[in-house]
Amino acid sequence: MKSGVRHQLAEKMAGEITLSDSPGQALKKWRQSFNIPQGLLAERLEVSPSVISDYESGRRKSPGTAIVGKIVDTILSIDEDNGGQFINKFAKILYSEFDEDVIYDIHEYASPVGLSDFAGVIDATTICGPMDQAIYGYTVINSLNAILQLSSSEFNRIYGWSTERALIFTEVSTGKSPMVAIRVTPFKPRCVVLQGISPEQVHPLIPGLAERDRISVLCTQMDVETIISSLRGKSW
Amino acid sequence: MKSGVRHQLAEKMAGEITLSDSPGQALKKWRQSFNIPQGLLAERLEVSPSVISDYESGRRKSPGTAIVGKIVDTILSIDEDNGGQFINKFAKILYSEFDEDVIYDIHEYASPVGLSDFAGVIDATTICGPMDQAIYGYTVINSLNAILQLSSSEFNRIYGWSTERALIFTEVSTGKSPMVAIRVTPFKPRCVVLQGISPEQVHPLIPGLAERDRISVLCTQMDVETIISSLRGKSW
DNA sequence: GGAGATCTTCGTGAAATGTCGAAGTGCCAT
DNA sequence: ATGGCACTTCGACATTTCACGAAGATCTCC
Repeated sequence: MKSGVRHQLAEKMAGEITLSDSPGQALKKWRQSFNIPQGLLAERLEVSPSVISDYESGRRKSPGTAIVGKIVDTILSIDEDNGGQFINKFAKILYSEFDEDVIYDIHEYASPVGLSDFAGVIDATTICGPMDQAIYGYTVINSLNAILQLSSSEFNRIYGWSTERALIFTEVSTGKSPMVAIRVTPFKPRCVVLQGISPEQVHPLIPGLAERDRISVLCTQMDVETIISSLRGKSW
Repeated sequence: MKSGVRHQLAEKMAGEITLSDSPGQALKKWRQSFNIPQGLLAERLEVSPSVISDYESGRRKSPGTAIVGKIVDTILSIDEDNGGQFINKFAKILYSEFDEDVIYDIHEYASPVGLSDFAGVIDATTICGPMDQAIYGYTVINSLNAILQLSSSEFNRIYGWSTERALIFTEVSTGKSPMVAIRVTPFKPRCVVLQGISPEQVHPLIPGLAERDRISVLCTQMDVETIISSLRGKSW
């Protein structure tokens, strides 16, 4: 899940810079910890090197979100072009290895995404529940490993930052176990996507289970890699 | 470690807002997910309600880090005054319970902090190594639980975002085990603080172990809660 | 259907950002 | 000590932010 790491790292950097008493110093810290000279950063941003220096020295006390975002993105891009050595170093911190087996991808939207748009992107068919809802994120979960490896408290991690999300369970056989797991768990997602089966294969108990927790259920046969890259690539 | 959660949550919020294509929408999402009306937020920020609306509606395309920080902080403060229900909800996501037993506190500085200043705050004595260094963060670790509970790969999590940090091991007897653990591990901190013992009690092998990895070693008898609150309270 | 609370839109002026380029500092290597 | 590289400082000016308050739009709950 490389792209996931990049995004989380970007968020961490941006957050730290934004909250810092001196955003300039924080900016500098990150540039330096990626071993990037001001000049190169300036070149990639297509601005003059003095601009970078002005920010880092604190002449602009409160830089706008736009440049902070651009600078963070550029720092990461430069590292990616060099093979991503620093991103990979930071990646170890972000994802504990346990996550990689269980959570294939996890993402939060900054603004609501319509459920029917979402369904369209992953080519999903509605099994039950309303489609005029909005979600704030999604999680792609390896169904088997989630049930084998997660303790009940760890199970909550699949919800990321909002329960207003879609949980995509991969390679399900009938979809019954994921729905049961959700039934017995305190948090409820807005939507569950069963990946790898056709509408006819969906277990007949599912609409009943889903209705109790007001969850919309979809299914898709798009393969997991395609789902992840389609969702990642989309800007809503 | 309540304060730790607040900080991490603030960082997450600020990062998401800063990186968003429309910071206004992201701001709105967070305000709403804390169930705070614009009017109340405006009042606490001592600005007129239209200011909030202007931000959220996107009239300001790239708000500065200063206001973003202020808004995030105010949202969190309002929730704290209401008993912190939403902060606690998000806290579940930030800290897996496993962390709480092992990592008492973990913090990153946006700009370098001198090691001797740091030592002063926690009333630490130098055992060996140079003090004219700088660190970018610290981690307070329960020594016993760390060694009992952490697998070798999980051990890396104590480094947070930078290895240029101080690792504070609590309630050590001689300090040997923590130093051995660091010796056999790929990442090296700048500094190790042994909490709970006097300089005379420090195991004689320690200077030798520390020198190999160029680590400065300190010790302090300040109690853990005091250390955490002193470090948290300090703005450098 | 109207009172009230919540939110949006907009004109405005002071202040700050965003960018440039020229000139200056400091530190290695040759 | 003469470059060269990395970085800093600064004046200038166009563009935005920031904050206000008045007026309009929505929604909800009698």
